[in-house]
Amino acid sequence: MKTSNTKKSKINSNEVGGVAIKNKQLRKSALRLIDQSNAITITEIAKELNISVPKATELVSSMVEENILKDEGKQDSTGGRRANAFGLMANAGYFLGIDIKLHHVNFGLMDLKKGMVTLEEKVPYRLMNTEDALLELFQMIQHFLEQHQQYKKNLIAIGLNIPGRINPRTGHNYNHFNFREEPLSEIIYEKFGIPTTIENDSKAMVFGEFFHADASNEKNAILINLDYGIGMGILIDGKIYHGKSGFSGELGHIPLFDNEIICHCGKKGCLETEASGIALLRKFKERIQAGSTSLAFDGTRAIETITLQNIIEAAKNEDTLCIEILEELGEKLGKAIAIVINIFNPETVILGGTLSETGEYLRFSAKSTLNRLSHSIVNNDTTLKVSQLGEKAGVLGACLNARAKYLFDQ
Amino acid sequence: MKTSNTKKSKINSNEVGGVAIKNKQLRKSALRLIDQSNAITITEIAKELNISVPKATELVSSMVEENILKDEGKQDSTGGRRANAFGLMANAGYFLGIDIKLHHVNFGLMDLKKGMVTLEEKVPYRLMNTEDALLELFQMIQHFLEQHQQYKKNLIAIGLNIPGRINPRTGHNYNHFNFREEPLSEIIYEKFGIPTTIENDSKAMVFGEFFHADASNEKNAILINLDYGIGMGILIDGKIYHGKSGFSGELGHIPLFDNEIICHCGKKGCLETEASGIALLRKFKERIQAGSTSLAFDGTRAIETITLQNIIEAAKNEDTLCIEILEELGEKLGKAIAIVINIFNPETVILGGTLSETGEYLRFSAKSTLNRLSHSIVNNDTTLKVSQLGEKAGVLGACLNARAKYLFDQ
DNA sequence: ATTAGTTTATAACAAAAATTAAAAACAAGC
DNA sequence: GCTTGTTTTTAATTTTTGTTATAAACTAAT
Repeated sequence: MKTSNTKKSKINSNEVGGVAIKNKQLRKSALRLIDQSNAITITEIAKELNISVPKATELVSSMVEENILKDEGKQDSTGGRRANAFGLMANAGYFLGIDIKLHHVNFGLMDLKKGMVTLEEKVPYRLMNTEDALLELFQMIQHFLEQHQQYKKNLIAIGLNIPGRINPRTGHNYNHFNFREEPLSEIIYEKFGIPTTIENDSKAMVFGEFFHADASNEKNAILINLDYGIGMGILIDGKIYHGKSGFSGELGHIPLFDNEIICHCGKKGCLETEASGIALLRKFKERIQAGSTSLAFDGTRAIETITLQNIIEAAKNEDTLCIEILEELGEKLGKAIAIVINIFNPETVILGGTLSETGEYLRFSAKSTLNRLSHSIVNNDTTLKVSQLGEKAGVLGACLNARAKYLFDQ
Repeated sequence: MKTSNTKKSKINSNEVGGVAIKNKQLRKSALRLIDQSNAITITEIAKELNISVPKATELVSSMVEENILKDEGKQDSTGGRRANAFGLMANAGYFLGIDIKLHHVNFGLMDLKKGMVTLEEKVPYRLMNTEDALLELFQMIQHFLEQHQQYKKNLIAIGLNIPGRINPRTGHNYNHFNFREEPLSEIIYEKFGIPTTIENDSKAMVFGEFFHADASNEKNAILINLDYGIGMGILIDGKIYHGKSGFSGELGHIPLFDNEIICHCGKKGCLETEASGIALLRKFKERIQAGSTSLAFDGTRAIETITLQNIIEAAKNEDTLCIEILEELGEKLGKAIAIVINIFNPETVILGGTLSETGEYLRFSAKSTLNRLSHSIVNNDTTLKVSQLGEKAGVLGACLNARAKYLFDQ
């Protein structure tokens, strides 16, 4: 009689009790600490988390038993007995990142230690707001999961990037797959049984760029996503900034020019009308029609079929016309970056997205505009970089997003 | 022997022990909760803070004994026994806010419940980067403190606003009073023995606007400080955003116009060259010289002596010229606001500072530009308001800043 | 090599907090 | 007005955590 009572209360306390909640939070805090420092001692955890050493010991021991943590052996001595350091167990869990672009999808599988297990890039797909497109996406995910069955039972979460406005808190997205009542994250969870978090593509990219392997400690940073459109991901205090309803970072549609070009948003003078991939294609056509020549256009096919990728390739092969129009684009972009820097005073601005593959052409011209338009003391405080990850930033961001939400978030 | 040992350990644990630290943190968290909800029950505190009811009871009781909290009596019943509600004790502590402008200083004294005890506005002062100006400031503070002796022993902290770049973490400021080694906050602390925190004036204003009496719950908001220059205070997640080095919010110097007017920052085309108080004065002169007439200029004195305040007063008296140039300013400002909204997607943008005293003239013209330049879905998501506090926002922000830092911050 | 000084890890104990139980305060229905 | 169902408050008990003491591991100096 007594034992059954005790048992019942124990089960209860394990499930909903106040201490259980606190222990879960402590565990997540500890994991975050361990993640930041690669390997950490029990004493350090105790100090950092304001808990006693025995408590920290218990915390670590239980996670070692569950194969979440790993004893990494003795640390260098600081004068006395050498401490045992503990680090994350890479194979304790995996995260699936799905990066949906307009014409393809990137898949990635990340382990607990941020190592990429697989990266499947540019799987053809056409993003449309239809039930069929959603079903096709399901099939692609299913296929990926089947190909990586050995990781499936340790798959902790899915992170999904999708262009357009999203609300990561509720899991709703508003520009695609919004025909069902349920939020997309819920639909995927029900379909595959794996907790899912969604994020806007540019916003995920900023996460990918700043929290990958080298673990740069930047807290306030900006990523400008240069593709057919222009997006911006804002990192503030190490977190993605969403704004009131997920509309933040609409850099492509700031009114910056006095032109008569109508943007696809319906307004005139948007940054996108002068500095986006679409604008680049338009300018390319104009220059070709005015008599210029380019590696990207040999005259054998219709000029309308030229893609952004064609121009990027040509620029990489030092095609004069493509470099010229890219530099023009960089100049216009520089003005927008000057504004962004004056407003945010970020540590870093990264030029990312497809167009950033052209490397330094963009950065140089943007930087020179920046120097002209912005006070040097503000300007020099921020470093302007070109993305090293390129297209990969999106998938990495998706993985890291899922990882952060289901590993550390309280 | 044993007793002395016990005593020693008790003293130690009260001073530096781990539990003591946790209790301090809990107390601050509780205070933050109580502040947010005006009055709160022990059960609510326990639930919110994830602590047990007896622990919450102990916490509250000790603060009631110390006269920090006050039993506000029974709450309405929720079906059972009525709970006792506890609220802050207004006279438990006071905060001095000092808002330094270029030509005057505003002083304010706030109690624990955010009530203003005194407000001394526009005390003449000339801000300069000299030892003499600093000594004069000391004298003014001394004088204010002497006039409010009855509050002095309960004075918890000083909040000080000063134009220019500051680093509130270290207490350093870079544009004024930077001739001594120590940070300004430290200098004031040593002089008056009261902990001091400093903040940039526009950044403090955003705090004043959004956390005053009505306790609006906005977390992402923008204040545009319209004076001779243009500043911007950014509130993100309820906290003032500073950027990497305190340069954030330099809205006045974003390159937005293709004019040839050289800004005092040395660059051309800054927003300040077209939409600031300085620009307003310039335009006024131009219009007068072109033959316009105005209430603000009766011709008996030199046009150079006209101040911003003169123009504001004339506009309030429905002077056509002043209203016209204000509306022109609003249009230019609208473009900047469109950019800010597209980037931040804030809940609210407030037009504040001296120029906002002209009321709706600015807002209407800014709003119409906004509608023209910005996508309605993004645009309508944000409300554009004119400050109700006006000049007072600065002092209130200074008080609230000190209050937040020394009452709630961990 | 031994010893003193440091630091980490574990064990024993004390303190603190959570849980459970019981009592008190209240509303509403009969 | 009494009873029943709720909710808060206080008290008693148990669990958890922190503190202190001790042991173990290591460095460096004698």
